[in-house]
Amino acid sequence: MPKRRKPAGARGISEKKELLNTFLKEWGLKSTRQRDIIVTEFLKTGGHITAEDIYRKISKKHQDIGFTTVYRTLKLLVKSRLATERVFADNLTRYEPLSAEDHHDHLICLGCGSITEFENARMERLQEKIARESGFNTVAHKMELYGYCGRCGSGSRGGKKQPGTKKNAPAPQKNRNNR
Amino acid sequence: MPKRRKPAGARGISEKKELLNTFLKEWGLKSTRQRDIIVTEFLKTGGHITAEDIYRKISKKHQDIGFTTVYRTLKLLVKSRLATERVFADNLTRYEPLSAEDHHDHLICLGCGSITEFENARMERLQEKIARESGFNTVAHKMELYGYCGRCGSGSRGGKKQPGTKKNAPAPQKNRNNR
DNA sequence: GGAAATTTTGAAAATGAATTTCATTTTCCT
DNA sequence: AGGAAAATGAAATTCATTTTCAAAATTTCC
Ligand SMILES: [Mn+2]
Ligand SMILES: [Mn+2]
Ligand SMILES: [Zn+2]
Ligand SMILES: [Zn+2]
Repeated sequence: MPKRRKPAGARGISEKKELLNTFLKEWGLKSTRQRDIIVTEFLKTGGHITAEDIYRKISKKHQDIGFTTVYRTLKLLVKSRLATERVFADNLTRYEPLSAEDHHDHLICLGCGSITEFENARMERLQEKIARESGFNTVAHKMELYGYCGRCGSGSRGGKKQPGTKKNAPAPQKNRNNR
Repeated sequence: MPKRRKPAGARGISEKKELLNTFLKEWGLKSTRQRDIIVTEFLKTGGHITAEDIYRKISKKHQDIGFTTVYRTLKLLVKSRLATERVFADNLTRYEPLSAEDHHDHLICLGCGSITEFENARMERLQEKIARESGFNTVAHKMELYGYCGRCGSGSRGGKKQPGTKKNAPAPQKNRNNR
């Protein structure tokens, strides 16, 4: 049986923490208890998670760690290339662990909010081609597909609103406050 | 010479204003001087423009029209399907006129900020295929290519920062406040 | 035309995520 | 240990967006 090479993104948590420490030293930054706790939790949790999410998780065991530090540590991870920021349609900044060579795009379920990742070389090539034909040199792209996952079905709930008559006005369309 | 059919998105401003009036009547809403001015300016300007932009343009001639009304009128245009909201990487909400059948994606220049549109049937099909293979039913997607346009070149300015020594620390990396 | 009903308007306030400030604490180096 | 630099956390700030509310405008109905 041939040895299967680990996918690029699968390096262990301790290796990533090592990389972070290297980064810190290189920039004259300091290792702290808080950073260690936050980074560990972040890498362990994985996924696409907000600073707030991580903060809440950590708060349970460590009431002394503030949101600001979580926020700053996530930014630090981005600078050190161990995480990326993602902003999907809900306009919240999410973070996900990242390995150097890793690239993928996302499918987002409008029903349950689940996020599925995909990679498609053909699409990447097509993007490059399109850009080239418009005289652009791309350095990044954003590709997100929104819809309903298998479990959530076709999303037929919440059909189009109908206009009302004068005496029977349409329900006031209140915006759910979801920033 | 064969008569060239107008592209779908090219219907005239007055036709669009007609559609809006129909929409207003249908929902028991009212026509106002402000709405007319705002919609006219918006349709005339076109492009990918923020509420603030439109407001500033209009203010010059009509100091009595408030930002709130511009904001609400643009939302109204979205509801009536005469405009769409777009949020690119700078996290500002932009509006663009839209015709029913119209769909396109965007190339955004990181140098000059120019926005180029493109349409690519192959990409649309590929997106559907990818979603299907993950069991998703897509209802929308976001596809943006970021890079440098022909005029702005390869974007070689602002290379990666180098770490500094202890006594010669790296310049404090202040975030430009570009929300 | 004119009153009543309903919607619209604009200023100001509220919202909320993201970011900065600042006084204090911690880490790192010798 | 001692001193310099960085990190921390609470609070304040920022800033686009959205809501509130009292006054004004539009539409409907007589
Ligand atoms: Mn991901
Ligand atoms: Mn466009
Ligand atoms: Zn789902
Ligand atoms: Zn450019």
